Amino acid sequence: MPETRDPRRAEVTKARLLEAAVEAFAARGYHGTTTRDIASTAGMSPAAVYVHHSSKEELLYQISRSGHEDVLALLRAAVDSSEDPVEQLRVAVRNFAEHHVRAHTSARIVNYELAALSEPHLAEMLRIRHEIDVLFSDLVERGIASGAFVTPHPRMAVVALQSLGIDIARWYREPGWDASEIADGYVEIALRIVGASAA
Amino acid sequence: MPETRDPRRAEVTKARLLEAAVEAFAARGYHGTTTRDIASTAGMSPAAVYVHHSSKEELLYQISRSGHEDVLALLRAAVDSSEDPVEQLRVAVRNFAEHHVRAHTSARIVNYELAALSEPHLAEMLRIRHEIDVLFSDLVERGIASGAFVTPHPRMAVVALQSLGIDIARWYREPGWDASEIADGYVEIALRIVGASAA
DNA sequence: AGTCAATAAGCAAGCGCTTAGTTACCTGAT
DNA sequence: ATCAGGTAACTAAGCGCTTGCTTATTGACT
Repeated sequence: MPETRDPRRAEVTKARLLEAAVEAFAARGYHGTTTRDIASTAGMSPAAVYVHHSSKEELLYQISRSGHEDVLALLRAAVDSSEDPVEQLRVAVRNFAEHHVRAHTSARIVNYELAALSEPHLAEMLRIRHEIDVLFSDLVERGIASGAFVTPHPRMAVVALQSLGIDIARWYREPGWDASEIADGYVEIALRIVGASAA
Repeated sequence: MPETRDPRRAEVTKARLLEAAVEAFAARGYHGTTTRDIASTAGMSPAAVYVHHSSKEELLYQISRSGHEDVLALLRAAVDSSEDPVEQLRVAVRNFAEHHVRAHTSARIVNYELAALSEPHLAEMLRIRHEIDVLFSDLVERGIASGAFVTPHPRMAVVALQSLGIDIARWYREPGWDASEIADGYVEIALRIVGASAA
């Protein structure tokens, strides 16, 4: 028996509400956003939110989770793209920076609304963030071991690399630099930070 | 006519409430904090807040304003400390980083709660932020003009220098690195970013 | 006839802030 | 020393409104 009705309609509306939540949370913060804001941004009544999502926090969790998983995936792809730590760093920083430009609204929620998550959801996000940190850390360590990177304080370099990408979500606003232009500049800066021999 | 009573008592209580607001806003955000939170953190009744401060937004404004002014002052001091752009950058980045470690709670409010300010107060903060940006920008330009700095994209270097300092407010938590240890590392990284001849 | 997206109406709780009053202390006349 | 009178810090109670979310119902489609 085939599915009745248009099975896509509910999913499309659900996604539209999620998108409205991203926009609202990014602009006014989780606690500064009301469920009525989200509903009206999506062009629906306040109760419509609860037809498709179980709570306001659940919306935040969905946004946070997929945002964190996207970042982890794009960094894993970078490490898998080459055997050379220099090339791995290039791709990692490029992907990381480009993502924080293109998805700067959801990235703002991912990085600045952690405190609004429920305890179990927060714990899950912190686990992913730890994986991201280890990935950057191992990458830098491999570069140092191979002699490609030279830096007096690797741990601080790792923090700096992440800071540069994450902070894009804070300062970037629509009409300005192009994403790949920023990413190019950040690759150059990253190589300098880790003391890569040739830039 | 000499002043009656202890004139310091009211000021001390006012400051205590402000400090409670800093703690609460930094932990839960402006919109996530209630005036009752602030009052109870300061060990007072909800109404006490309004004896000393005119509104919740006024508290945010005070915190934001003095935080912004502190940063501007410490950067001006850095520029005035020497004629040499390299030394100016060293001191500027050191002061900037150290400030964001030591005052990381108020710095979190300064950098991540701008959207919660009223329009006129926001405009005032954006003016100070522009001055800070120009100060970093001019410093890097002088270094390039003197041949001390070499970087393909000065504007991006300026953004990166500010990002590194500001993002400390996001990731730093009490027991960890020492403020001057972080500052040392960040001076080294900053010199690499601008391509200072000797590090 | 049955299913489900969507809404109108509204509830209990919590919000920023106010009002009316209490308490503690200082002043100056006795 | 005492004490009325005045002032200012502080609070108890609560007002009007908004919040996240629920309930009962409608209406469109199969």
